[in-house]
Amino acid sequence: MENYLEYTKVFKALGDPKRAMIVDMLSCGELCACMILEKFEMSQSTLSHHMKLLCECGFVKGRNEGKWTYYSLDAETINKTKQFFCDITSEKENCICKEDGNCCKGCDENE
Amino acid sequence: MENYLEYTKVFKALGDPKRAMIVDMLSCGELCACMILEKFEMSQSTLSHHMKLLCECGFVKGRNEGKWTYYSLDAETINKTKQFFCDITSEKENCICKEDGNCCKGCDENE
DNA sequence: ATGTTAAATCGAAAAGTGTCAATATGATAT
DNA sequence: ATATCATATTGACACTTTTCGATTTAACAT
Repeated sequence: MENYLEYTKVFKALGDPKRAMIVDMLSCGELCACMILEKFEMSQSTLSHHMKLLCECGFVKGRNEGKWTYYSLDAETINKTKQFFCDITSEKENCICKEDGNCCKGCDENE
Repeated sequence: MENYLEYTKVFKALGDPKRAMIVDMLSCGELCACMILEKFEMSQSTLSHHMKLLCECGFVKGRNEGKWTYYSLDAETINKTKQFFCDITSEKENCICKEDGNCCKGCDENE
């Protein structure tokens, strides 16, 4: 599990309310940048910056058509991220809490 | 769905590799702060700061016992976060992409 | 009482982020 | 060719975050 950096990039991207809203907007189909822009009070350059972050982590894909750019969610990255979230939050074998001397109180008591 | 701020706090907390690792460590049981500290090259005050962020968003719970603090994951927040993630990434009714004039190309063509 | 230990808080430095206006790029229309 | 339009990039600014060393707090232990 050395994907920490890969997926924390995704979480960081989702860690901004406006970007989370954009993801929500894209959840039922692709949208043109100008359509997204309409729904926010935000400059065009700021939106472009947010879309760049969402794309760089793989969560969103951009597609050019003429002078427009259409954005949509990337299903594979979504599923992998969900899996990563489950991985780091669910119990597993060989975890640290099962090692000897993992508990400060216990350590003291064994002395 | 006005929980954007609430859950983006969680995502922001998970958006740091070290914090994601801490969550992973806690996934199979509670651990004392000093035990977590042992596993990282990080000052004690830095760890304390990371734990504060993880607790403030509700993802982690702290419990004092004598001079120690034990941390563990909060199952309810985990489940709610998972649900929020699914909500914003899955198709829903009445979404923007189904409105009229949602597509720049179409808008132009209709003129 | 005094010292020790675990953890939190404070203050500061460095790095990163969100935002905008201005400019650049690239496609299309005239 | 030239103008227009959608988007990306740049540069600047304020704000936030990460990190550390130093200090404080609270709980034991002697």
